[in-house]
Amino acid sequence: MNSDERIFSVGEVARSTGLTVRTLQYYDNIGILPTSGRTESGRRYYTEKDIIKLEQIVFYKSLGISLQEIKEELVDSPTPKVLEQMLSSHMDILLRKISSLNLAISIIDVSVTEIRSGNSLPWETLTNLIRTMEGSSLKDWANYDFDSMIYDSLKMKNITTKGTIDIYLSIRSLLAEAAMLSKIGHDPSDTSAQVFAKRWWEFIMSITGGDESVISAFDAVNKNRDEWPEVDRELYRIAEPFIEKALGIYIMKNNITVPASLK
Amino acid sequence: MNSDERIFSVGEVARSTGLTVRTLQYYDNIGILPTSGRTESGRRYYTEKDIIKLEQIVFYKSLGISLQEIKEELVDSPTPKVLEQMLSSHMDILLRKISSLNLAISIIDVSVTEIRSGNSLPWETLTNLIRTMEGSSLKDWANYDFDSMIYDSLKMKNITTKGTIDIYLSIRSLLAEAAMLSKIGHDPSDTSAQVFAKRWWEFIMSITGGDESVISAFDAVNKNRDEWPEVDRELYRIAEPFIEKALGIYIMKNNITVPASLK
DNA sequence: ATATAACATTACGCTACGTAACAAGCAAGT
DNA sequence: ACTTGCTTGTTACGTAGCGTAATGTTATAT
Repeated sequence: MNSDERIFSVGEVARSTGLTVRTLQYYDNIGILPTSGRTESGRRYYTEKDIIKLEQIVFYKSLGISLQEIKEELVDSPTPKVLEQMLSSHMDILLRKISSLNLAISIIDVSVTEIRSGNSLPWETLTNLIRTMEGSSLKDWANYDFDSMIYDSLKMKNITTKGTIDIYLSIRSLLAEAAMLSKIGHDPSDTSAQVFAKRWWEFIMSITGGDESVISAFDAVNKNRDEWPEVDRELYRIAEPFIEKALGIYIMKNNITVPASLK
Repeated sequence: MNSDERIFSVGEVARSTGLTVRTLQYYDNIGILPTSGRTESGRRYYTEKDIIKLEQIVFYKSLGISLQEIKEELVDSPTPKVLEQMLSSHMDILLRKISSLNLAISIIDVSVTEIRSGNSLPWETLTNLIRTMEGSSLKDWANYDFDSMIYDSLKMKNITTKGTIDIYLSIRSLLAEAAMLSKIGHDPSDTSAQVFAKRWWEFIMSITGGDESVISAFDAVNKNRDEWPEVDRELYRIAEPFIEKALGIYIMKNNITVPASLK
């Protein structure tokens, strides 16, 4: 029909998408977005179709999907099923990254506190703890029937995947912190431990809403850690005695009325 | 004294630290951990001191600090002040990464829901939204006096840095989700929007504890977004009308008793 | 003495481009 | 016609943190 279709230079495409010229050249080189052709003098030009394809590439890339995967699976209009599967499995990767980052932040948080208190950092202990936790299989957790186990009893259905995962990440982050404090040699009654206990308590309250039956249901799930990922069990094993003591002291000190279901 | 100090081969060091031989060779090459010497045949060997140094390197690296920075600032016993400063500033970087990841996860969450509903993805809209948000300056936020602004009124002092940031990240994540739903063309009354409204409401409740005076204080801060980072204001501007409508419907449908301070 | 296993060494490759260094096109001035 | 100067495009090399492959060395078994 219209052989006088508009064509665009690399520069134009770059400006309209916010990418650099070099990036487009690279995309051409690796074949993820070949140009529609070259001018006599050897310069690239693109068509509208190319730009649409590019928009999609940029979208996928902004989610952190590698160019290779985009090229192999996503670049020429995948089926909804494939697309969904790709996105879901990529989400697992992102979740695991977030988990690592959370862990690192917790460690820094604890470390900075230690330094400010004039203590030196127990590298070896910390390093070992990190190694213990790094292997965690978050994927298991994404598939784990968290909803039915806790939320059934919490009567708080209709939660999104992200909501579920957020809770798990929070628990894990707090467990890690407790494990660190314990391993580093903190006493459950000292300031750091009490600040932690406060956060733990508030987290439990925010999830359970303070409802007694809900707390006991949550507690039951907690006890049932056999079904949790291996690494987390290990983490829990290290952290639990410390949490119990610190929380006991916190509750006493602050005259908090504790539901009967929590011994 | 003891010139017969024990020495270790690369292999031994590798096994004891969990690193690979290649990694140690690399560390030698870039000068972050030079060997104590070589045998006649040119093989590396290490001393106890080297291993201690290595432990520290591994610790810093597990936090995501680059080898170069470790080499320049941290590898030969930094002062506590320098160490603290390095860790703190690195935390900012990690927080920004988490923020990006959270955003990506929210987008995938929304995208997968769209796909499952049989809709196609509006790349351009999503891409623009991502670009709008990517520039956000989380660092500003870490320094922002969130504590005094909200927590003073919430009478919930003693919160850690991580606790503060977590709240900000949650807000930002929820705002992003609302903005997306809105931009994609969802109606505040449809299922996706209502699931969102539920989460928003529960988040507000979990922070404020449902206390009326606290909610109004929180609300006041929210209104005062002039002082928030620019990108977040933009985000809020897009999301607010949608949230207001969706929340109104949610509250009506579920017969929730709303504190008077929330109109 | 020699075959083999175990261990160590350097060289090249990877991801997604940024940063030169150089070439080509286009308008205005001479 | 030719130069000057600016914009735009091109390829080549470098980056981080190692993994992998190809090759060389030491210890042990025969």
